Amino acid sequence: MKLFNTAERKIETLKTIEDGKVRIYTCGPTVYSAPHIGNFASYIYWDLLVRALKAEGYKVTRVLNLTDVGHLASDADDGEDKMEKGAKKEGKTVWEIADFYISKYMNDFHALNLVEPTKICRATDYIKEDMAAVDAMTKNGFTYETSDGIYFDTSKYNNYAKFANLDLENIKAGARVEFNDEKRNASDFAVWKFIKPGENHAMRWDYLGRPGYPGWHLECSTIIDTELGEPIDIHTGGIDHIPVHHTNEIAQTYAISGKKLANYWLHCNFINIDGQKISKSLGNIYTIEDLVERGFSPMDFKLWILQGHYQSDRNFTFESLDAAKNRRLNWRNRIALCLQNPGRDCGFTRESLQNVLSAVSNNLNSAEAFAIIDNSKLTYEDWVAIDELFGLNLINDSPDISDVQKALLKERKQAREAKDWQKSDDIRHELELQGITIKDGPTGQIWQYLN
RNA sequence: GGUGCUGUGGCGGAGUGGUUACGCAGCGGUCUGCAAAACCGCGUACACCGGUUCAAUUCCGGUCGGCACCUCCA
Repeated sequence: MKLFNTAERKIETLKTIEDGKVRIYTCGPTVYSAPHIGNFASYIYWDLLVRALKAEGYKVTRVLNLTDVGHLASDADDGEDKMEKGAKKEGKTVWEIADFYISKYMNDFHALNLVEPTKICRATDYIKEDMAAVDAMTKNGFTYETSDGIYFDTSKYNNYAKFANLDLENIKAGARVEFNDEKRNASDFAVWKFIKPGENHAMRWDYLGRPGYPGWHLECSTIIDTELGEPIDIHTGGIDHIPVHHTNEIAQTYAISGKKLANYWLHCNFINIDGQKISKSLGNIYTIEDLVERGFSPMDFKLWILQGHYQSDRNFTFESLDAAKNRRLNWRNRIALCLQNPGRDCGFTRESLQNVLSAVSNNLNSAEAFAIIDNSKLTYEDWVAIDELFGLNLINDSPDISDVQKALLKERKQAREAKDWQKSDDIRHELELQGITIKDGPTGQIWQYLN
C-alpha cells in the first residue's frame, strides 16, 4: 500500500508498527448540525482506505470520534461554542442536539455502507482523561494559565510549525484573528477553558476547583492515547485540519507523552458544488437525504466520489451524479448478465482483479481501478470481490429475478418462437412494470434492470 | 498578507516525456418483427507564452485564470 503522507509531503510505502496490523484514527464530525455530502466525501475516501487495507490482508483497528462537546466558534477562543449555538437555535439542550445529530450521522453512515469502525468515541466520555492530559502537559511545562483558560505555549514545542509548514510570524500579522493579549504567542491555543461566573454554558465539568470544559483539540489526543496508544499508524482528516487541528494534536501529544502521534497522515481535499465551496451562505448544502429525494441512491454518490481521487479538488454537479448513477446501473446489469450466464462476462479474470487491487494500493487510485473494471471481463465472484473492496452494494442491489419472472421469460421465449409478437411485447411490458427489461439479441433474451 | 492545490474534449475525471485512460452524454454503422442491448467506429482534450528535448499535455520559467485553507468546517 502506497499512500501520500502529509507529514513527509510524498508518497510512501506503508510500513505498519505491527506486522499485518494497522491502527487508524479518523477525525469525526462535530454533531451540531446535519452532516452534508461534503462531510461524507471524506468518510467515503477513508472507507476505501479501510477496505483496501483489508483486501491486502491487514487487520484494521480504527477509532472514530464524535465531537459532542463544543468546539469554540472562533480562533480567538472567546466565541460561543457550536453545540451551544445549535442548541439555542433549536430550543434543545446541547445533549439532545448531540444525540439527534449523532443518530442522523450514523444513519447516513450506514446508508453509505461504510465499514463500521472498531470503536466510535464520544468526546464527552473522555473528560477525565482530558483533565489528566492537561495535568501532564502542565507538569511537563507546556501550559500557562490566563483568565479564561489554560493555554498551550507553542513556543515550547520546537517543531510546532513543521507539520503544516507554518509561517508563525505571519500568523501574528494576520488581521483576521482577534488578538488575545493574554496569549504569549498568536499560535497558542486553549487546552482547557474556564466558565466565568454568569456565563451560560451547559456542558461543564469541575477542574482545578472551577467549572470548565476541554479545549477544542484535546479530545483527539486523548482518545488516541486511551484507545489506541501512540504512535498510531494512520491518522486521517480533511485538509482543513492540517494547519491548526492536527498541528495542535501533534503538539499536545508530544507535551503529554513525548511521543509521536502518528506515522502517516492522510488528508482529503474538499468537494465543491458547481465550482464553489459548500457553505450555508451560498445555499448549496446537500445532505444524503436530499440526494435520495432527487432519486439517487447513496451508492450513486459513493460511486461518484470514488471516481475521483481523495487529494483532488472535486466538482460536484447533479449532471455528473447522473453519470455515476448510470455507470452503477450498467455495472449492475453486467452482474445481471453473470447471473444469467456465468460464462458470458468471463475472461482474463484473475489478472484483472489483481490490477484493480494494485490500482487501489497505489495511493487509493480508485478512478484507475474503475477504468480497469470497465475494460475487464469479470465473473460473478469477481464482482463480489469488487463489491467488498468498494462497498457499493452492487451485489445486494442486483438480485436474481424471481421464479415467476423466470417463468414469464420462458413463456415469452415460446411466444417468440411462435412469432406471437403481441404476447412477446405484453410480457416484456409486464416485466418492465416490475423494473426488469428484456433485450433480444443473437443469443436470445437477456433481462436487465431498468433502474 | 501567509500556505497549499489547480487549469484535461459537452459534463465528470485518471494519467503519462513518445503508444493520447475511463464513465456519462452525443454522432455514424452492424444487427434487429418492434424496442433496446451488444459490438465496431467517430469527435483530432490537455489555459497562454517561452525554454529544455529527437520528442511535452506530461519537465523548467513566466503570464493569466480558478479553488481551498489560515475563521466553524471533511
